[in-house]
Amino acid sequence: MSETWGIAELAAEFGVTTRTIRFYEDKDLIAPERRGQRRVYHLRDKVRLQLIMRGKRLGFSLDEIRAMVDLYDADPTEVSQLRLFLDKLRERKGLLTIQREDIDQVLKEIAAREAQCERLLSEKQTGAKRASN
Amino acid sequence: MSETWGIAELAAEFGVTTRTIRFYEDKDLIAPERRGQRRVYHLRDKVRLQLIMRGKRLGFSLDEIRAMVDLYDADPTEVSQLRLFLDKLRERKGLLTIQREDIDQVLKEIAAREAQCERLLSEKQTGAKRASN
DNA sequence: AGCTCACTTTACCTTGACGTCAACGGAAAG
DNA sequence: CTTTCCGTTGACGTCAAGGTAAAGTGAGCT
Repeated sequence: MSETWGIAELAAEFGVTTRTIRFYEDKDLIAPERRGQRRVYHLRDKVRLQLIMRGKRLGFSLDEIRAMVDLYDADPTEVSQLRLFLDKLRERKGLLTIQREDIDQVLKEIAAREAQCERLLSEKQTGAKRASN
Repeated sequence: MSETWGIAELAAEFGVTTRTIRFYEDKDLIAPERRGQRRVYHLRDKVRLQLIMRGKRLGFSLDEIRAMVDLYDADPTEVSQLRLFLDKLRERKGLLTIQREDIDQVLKEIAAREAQCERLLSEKQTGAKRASN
């Protein structure tokens, strides 16, 4: 029998509150099994949560994230749907590519500042040593 | 004489409303010159706006963005400040590095799905052709 | 039976990031 | 002088993403 989890376990594991997880359910981001009135989470729910968290780290809104995870386990069979699906994928790809470029740019700038800081620091240190002799 | 801009020009250029730009000023993200009661934006303001927009694309809050742009034109002279500054830079770097990895991961997955879609599409097309002969 | 514990729903509250609307200022054009 | 623009401040509205508090359910222990 495959492993399942309670809401508190998942919350702890992902570092969010149970409220948050229920909220996501309310927004149709996940749909756990119910056993009586309790929620029971399977592996697929965990995977979805994983995707959601990644989406959040990337700054997407819950609506966007839902669209993405829905893409994830959609299985378009008709050709028209398939085309639409491909379009969405490419749109997503475009956005992420821009984000990547943004990040690369910032990382470069940070690296430059970092180097500059380190230079300054070592200068001031040797300066201090010399002054204390 | 160096070029300047009005609020509406900048708003159009960055694809936001004037309200948004004033809001950023209210939150101390920019501080344009005043000529009478009108705001006059110089190149440095444009650059700051550029940084702000990038920050937003990367999903940072306005508070975080202010911290970042302040870092940008800060010039820490004391050694203690310099160390703190370096720490902040490295923290930022860590976050962005994680984001980059997230993006790379997602891009990979998208690429796979894309390829799969294209395969399916071309199959269905040749299938349709064959069926129409 | 009473108690605890984990979980549930319902409902209102908060914070961030703006949108919207009202009321007004000044300059430039007809 | 009136109209037309563009701009201003200030107050209130709104939407997303949860926080928080209240009150209840059910299983299991003692």
